[in-house]
Amino acid sequence: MSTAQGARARARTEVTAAIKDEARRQLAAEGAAKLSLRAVARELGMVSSALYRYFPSRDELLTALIIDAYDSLGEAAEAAYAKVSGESPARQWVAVCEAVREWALARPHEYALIYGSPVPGYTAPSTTVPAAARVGLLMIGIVRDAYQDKGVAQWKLPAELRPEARRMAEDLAPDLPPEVVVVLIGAWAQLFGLVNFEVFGQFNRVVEDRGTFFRHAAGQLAHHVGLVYPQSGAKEH
Amino acid sequence: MSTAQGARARARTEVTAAIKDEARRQLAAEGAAKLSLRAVARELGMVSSALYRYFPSRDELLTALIIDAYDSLGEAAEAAYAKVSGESPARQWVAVCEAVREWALARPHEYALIYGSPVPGYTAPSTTVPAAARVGLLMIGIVRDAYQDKGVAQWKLPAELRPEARRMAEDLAPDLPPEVVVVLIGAWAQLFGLVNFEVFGQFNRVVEDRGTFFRHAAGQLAHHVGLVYPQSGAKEH
DNA sequence: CCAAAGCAAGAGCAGTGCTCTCGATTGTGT
DNA sequence: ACACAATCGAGAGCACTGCTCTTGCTTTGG
Repeated sequence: MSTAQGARARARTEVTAAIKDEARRQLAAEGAAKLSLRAVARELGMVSSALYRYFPSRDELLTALIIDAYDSLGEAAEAAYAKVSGESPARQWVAVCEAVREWALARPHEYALIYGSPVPGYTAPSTTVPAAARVGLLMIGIVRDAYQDKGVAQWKLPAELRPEARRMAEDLAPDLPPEVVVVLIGAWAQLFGLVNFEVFGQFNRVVEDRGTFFRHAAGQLAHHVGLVYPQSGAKEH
Repeated sequence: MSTAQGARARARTEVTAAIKDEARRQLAAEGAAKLSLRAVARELGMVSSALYRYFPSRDELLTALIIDAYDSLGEAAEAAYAKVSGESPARQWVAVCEAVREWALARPHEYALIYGSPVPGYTAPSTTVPAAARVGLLMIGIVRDAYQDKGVAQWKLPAELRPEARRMAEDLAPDLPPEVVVVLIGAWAQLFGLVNFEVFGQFNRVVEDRGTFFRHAAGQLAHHVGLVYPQSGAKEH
């Protein structure tokens, strides 16, 4: 869009990027709690008040980092998906799950920013919503392809959940049966439960070989949403 | 133990409790990030330096609150379990899951303290470990009882996971088969994934009727660890 | 070419975690 | 019962934080 702006505008985007980069460095080093505007400015050789020309508050800087983190995670997941797009849906699913896990383990503090407790004002700004949805949409896409290919396993829903299930299916994937959407949303949350526990140390004296444990759990999730490994004989419940 | 200590010691424990109570109040009102030692002292009518006689640092106050939160959550889960101890294991499981969810929704900031991103020094102090294990042990107990009664469904483990599964089973529940322990740990993490997403707002424009959705997901988890509802005809895989 | 906008710098305010010192109070051993 | 030691509250103070406001300088656009 505005690539060929004036020199002033280009300088502005450069400084903005430099601020975010330095903030990310401090975030990785010390965590979100100790991220200091003044320290960022100091490291960049400017005075702290100048930084407010680019971000009106510390919380706005953090939300910018949050959006970037969502995008970075989404790109990592999509890149992993692209590499296995020819394989079976179950393998695609597990590959995306493992990409999420590896991204999180490599940047625990950035991950904490988006899937830990919300640190700014407890209510996530609505601007983060589209970026946050990328991984979820990718997982929906995998299941959609598998469903259009050959169908997925079906679960009976209890009566009291049927209206809500229809609602969710309409919003998220009108071409998928509500039963599938329900287990999909559950699996989505459960995936991040597994990653959370590993990143935040809840598995510390419990699970040792966390890589193979996670791969297995992700495979179980794939199976739960109706995707089956080709070699695994289990075709139905 | 030391109930009948001197008046000095009793006053100390009283002041300590008052500090923690006020800190909990501020935590519920503003979140962990804005919890201030000086504000706590101010509200209690003492000067900030006096507070350091009771907690050597802000982080130590927070860890005390963390341990209390783990204990409070454990008690809530155990109380819910006690109320349904006569019913089927699957119902017990779901009851405990719902107790965890309700505890978390009633105290989102306290929940964030223990299952959100670790705020103090990123490495959880080892003193919190026993308190953190209570909910997990309770869930293991439910499955253990069900297993000793009539056995639970069995899953085949991939070869590369067998050694780790044996390790985990030895440490956590030597009387349970490794296959069960593996899915149990996974279900434990996934339960908190569901609660996390709801408490932290990830379900906001996605799931509307979150109570019934959660109940259903918890039931699926119960089924996954091998517990079956009596009326549901599915007895095996 | 000149006014308007964008910018960096500095001072300053209120608040924070934490340390140190100083009396006063309390508990304990002889 | 007395003296010593430990404990406690209060105050001052340090280094730091987020943020605001004013002051000049530079760039930009009409």
